[in-house]
Amino acid sequence: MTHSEENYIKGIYHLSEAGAGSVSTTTLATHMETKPSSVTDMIKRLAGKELVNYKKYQGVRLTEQGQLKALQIIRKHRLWETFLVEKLDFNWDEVHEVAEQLEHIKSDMLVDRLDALLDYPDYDPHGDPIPDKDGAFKTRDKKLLANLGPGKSGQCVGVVDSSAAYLKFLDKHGIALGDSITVLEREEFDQSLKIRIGTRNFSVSQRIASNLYVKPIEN
Amino acid sequence: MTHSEENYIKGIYHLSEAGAGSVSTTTLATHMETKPSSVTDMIKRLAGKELVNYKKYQGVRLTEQGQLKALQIIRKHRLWETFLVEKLDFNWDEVHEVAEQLEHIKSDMLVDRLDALLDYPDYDPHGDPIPDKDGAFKTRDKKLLANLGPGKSGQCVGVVDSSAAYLKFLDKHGIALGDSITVLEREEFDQSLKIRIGTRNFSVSQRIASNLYVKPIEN
DNA sequence: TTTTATTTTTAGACAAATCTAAATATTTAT
DNA sequence: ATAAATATTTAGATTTGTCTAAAAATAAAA
Repeated sequence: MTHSEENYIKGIYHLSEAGAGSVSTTTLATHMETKPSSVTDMIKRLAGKELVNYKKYQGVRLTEQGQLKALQIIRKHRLWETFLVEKLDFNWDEVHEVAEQLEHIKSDMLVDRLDALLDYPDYDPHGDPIPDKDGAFKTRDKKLLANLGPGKSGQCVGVVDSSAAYLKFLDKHGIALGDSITVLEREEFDQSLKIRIGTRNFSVSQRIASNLYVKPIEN
Repeated sequence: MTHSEENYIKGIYHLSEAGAGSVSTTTLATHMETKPSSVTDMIKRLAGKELVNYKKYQGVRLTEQGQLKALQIIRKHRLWETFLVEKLDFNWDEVHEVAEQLEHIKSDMLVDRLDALLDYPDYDPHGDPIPDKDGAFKTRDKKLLANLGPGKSGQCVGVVDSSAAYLKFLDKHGIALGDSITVLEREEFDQSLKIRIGTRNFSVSQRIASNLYVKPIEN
């Protein structure tokens, strides 16, 4: 598999994860920052390799085989991100582009040893699950901070948007994975939330709250 | 720079290091496992980027700029090899192919942090020097074991041939970098050497002895 | 249910990196 | 110094991944 093929497989995986079902040519083209005609070409190549099912005008869907490939690439991406943060002191907003390159390195031994070095992590620095060799990964019950009722608490476990801009914004507000957040009040006017983290009380916009995952805490 | 361009630059560097002066198309083609015509094409591209000096039928030579690029790639290659051995428990005969891939990853931050994680090593697992950011590296006075006179001792510091076959052969004979070797006797008939490592006395072929570097020890 | 708009595919072209085969230059040997 | 051998370059083709522009199919709207 070429880098490009791997990137398409990963793209198809992420898009079918979000909107279930098959992925349209245009959607994939937008995601890959390329033209629909290029996508059609590539889809045909991937279909030839049995990595996707493709019928003209019907969009693409990963085959079992394609899905496993996708998960293996995602596994590498997330292990490398974890490595960069844990071992090389990268900030969580600095890892994405480098991991995009590292995920294409071909060596099973490398991946296995890296996994061991990191002590077999279940989640990456953004809270996303790291699939194992067979593509299996842990899911956890999480909800958007935006959907946490007043008085309820949750532990910050992940982000929807993992852009550097958003992550830096969280840093600036002193919000990190692992933090316990209590919703004090919901402002109906702009959907902003008054929250408490540790001893600090402050307000976060709806935009922030709907991009942060929390694991609800019973209380 | 594409991966291919980087590989050519590195190839030219290694070949001009060995046989000084300019590198011929055929020599480079053999080294790159490709055809002379492909080399000519690539050389023109590199000349266009001011990385090599090229005059038809006269071979190539790296420019100042090209040389620095080569050393930066070699730096990455050797840092990654060191990482694989030191942190991921690879054997020194298992690192080459993976490092060939990793050397193309583009991120100055990654290289700097990796260097720090490894505590700024001067030499890689094969005893080759690791250039710094500016391409500078340590040289040491070393000679071939084959050229060490009877009664003289040396510390094993590097290999000429770093193929897996040779390295495994050294492993099998219990010869490792850092070992102190004393030449007991030179067999004129086949140029083999009787040597002592620790308390073990044994004989090594001329082939082995002329691929092992030692740092002479005064005695 | 036609017409219109949108999506998707095809056809043809291009750049990168390679190849083979042919042409040209250089080197070696006679 | 000329012929023979070797090395190098050019010309033209191929593959991968992309593009634009045009054609075809599907979906939406009147």
